[in-house]
Amino acid sequence: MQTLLQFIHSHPVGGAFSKDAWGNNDFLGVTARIYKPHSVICRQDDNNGGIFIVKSGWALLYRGLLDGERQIIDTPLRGDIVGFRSVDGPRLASLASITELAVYEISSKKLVEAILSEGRLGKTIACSLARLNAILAEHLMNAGRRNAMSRTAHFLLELEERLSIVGLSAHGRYECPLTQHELADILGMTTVHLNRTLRELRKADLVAFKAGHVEVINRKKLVKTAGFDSEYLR
Amino acid sequence: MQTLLQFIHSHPVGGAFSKDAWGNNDFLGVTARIYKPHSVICRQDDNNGGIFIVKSGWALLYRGLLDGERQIIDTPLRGDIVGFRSVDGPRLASLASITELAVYEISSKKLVEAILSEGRLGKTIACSLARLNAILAEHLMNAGRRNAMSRTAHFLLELEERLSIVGLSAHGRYECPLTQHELADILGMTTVHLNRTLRELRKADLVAFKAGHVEVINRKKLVKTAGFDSEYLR
DNA sequence: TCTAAAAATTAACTTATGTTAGAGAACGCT
DNA sequence: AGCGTTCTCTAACATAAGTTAATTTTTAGA
Repeated sequence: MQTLLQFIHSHPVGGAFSKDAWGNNDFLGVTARIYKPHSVICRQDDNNGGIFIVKSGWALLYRGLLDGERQIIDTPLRGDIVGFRSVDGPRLASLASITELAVYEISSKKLVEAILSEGRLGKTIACSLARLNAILAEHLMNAGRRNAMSRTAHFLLELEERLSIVGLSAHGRYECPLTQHELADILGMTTVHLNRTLRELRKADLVAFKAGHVEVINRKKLVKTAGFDSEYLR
Repeated sequence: MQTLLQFIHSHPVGGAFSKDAWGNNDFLGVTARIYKPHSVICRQDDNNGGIFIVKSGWALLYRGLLDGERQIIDTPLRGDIVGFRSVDGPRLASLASITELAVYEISSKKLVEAILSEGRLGKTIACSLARLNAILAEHLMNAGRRNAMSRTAHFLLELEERLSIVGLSAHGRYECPLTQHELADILGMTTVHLNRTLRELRKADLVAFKAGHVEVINRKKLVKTAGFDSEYLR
């Protein structure tokens, strides 16, 4: 079983962790826990503090509205930190697996103690949160100021970049297990409209999203319609 | 002139800082700088690293699109941290003052050094970023899954709560120097539609936004149409 | 106090996206 | 291999929000 420390040391994890970020102590001896596809790892409003670091697999972080709709906040990937809050209190979002998912789980209390005693850890967490901030800000741009076509194009390019940072994408191709319904919940639109939009993107020879597989066809045109600049993912 | 340390010690600053968060060293001896209303404090794509902490006044943090549109990412208020990035690189957003604005400015390099040597600072920054994360996630919900009416209602309630945390709102009333155009850029809609929406909110006796002044009229109904729960602002 | 500029407001019209409903395709289970 | 479920895809129609354009009100500066 690989420990958290070993994991951290063997991955650049989303650009946030560097090899020596966790100091010399084998961090809390935490080992990864495995979840089956489509299981709920934690629920919005639950009171069991603790953060997660994704080791492998795809997950969805989402918030539900009263009327049953939901907005997917993020798709945490290998190395991403989930669930850190500034205060004790109920969880703000739910986390569910899509594929089989391996996550390290750490209690808030232990994490905060570790941050207080080890400056490098605080820096690491802060950097990881700053990057998540940038991603959320970009999603906000997407939802607020881009139409369905560029919004979809933008997110598919973001996924490609994020996956390629952790070695899961190359040559404009990657596996993406999201359903169209889930993708629509990420992009803040209806399934029907997303389907229309994907069709247009395909017809225009920009990207194809078929059977869990994404292929960038004309990157230059795609980047242009998306208004995409990967700087925010560094 | 009040130093940063004195400021930190005298405010609960957005819920993120506690009185002893910065240790005993008078933090870098930084003093606040004052900007006139409607000045640009820093520009997207600029390469002058450094973070800002708002001391007083209203500001806008925004990102521009190629076509000249912009999305306002956040309205940093007293105590909020702006501009922290996980890596060196160009700024992702611009910061502009609305009112006269006082901000503490700290270079990234010095801040990182301080985080590394002082665990409490790392925790403080991480908590502040976690809170900003929660705010951005909620704005994403707004843009993606709420209609104009509840979106507007939600943001006006958020402002009230954030202002009241730093002592700038009470009894459902607060001063808000945002123009309708700026508010529209926050909410990801057009000025015209925002104006329509504000009229409806007024007609329905929920909130009034007139002449830089917001007044909550029927909180219960307003909270309900907004689907508002202040937990994320703690 | 006057004047020019900026902000708020409204109406008429257009369009992107949502809604409803259904058929075909793929998938997972026994 | 069969069968039910979950996806994908499409069309016809409805509506919330965008666009354009003009008027009134407020604000800031000379």
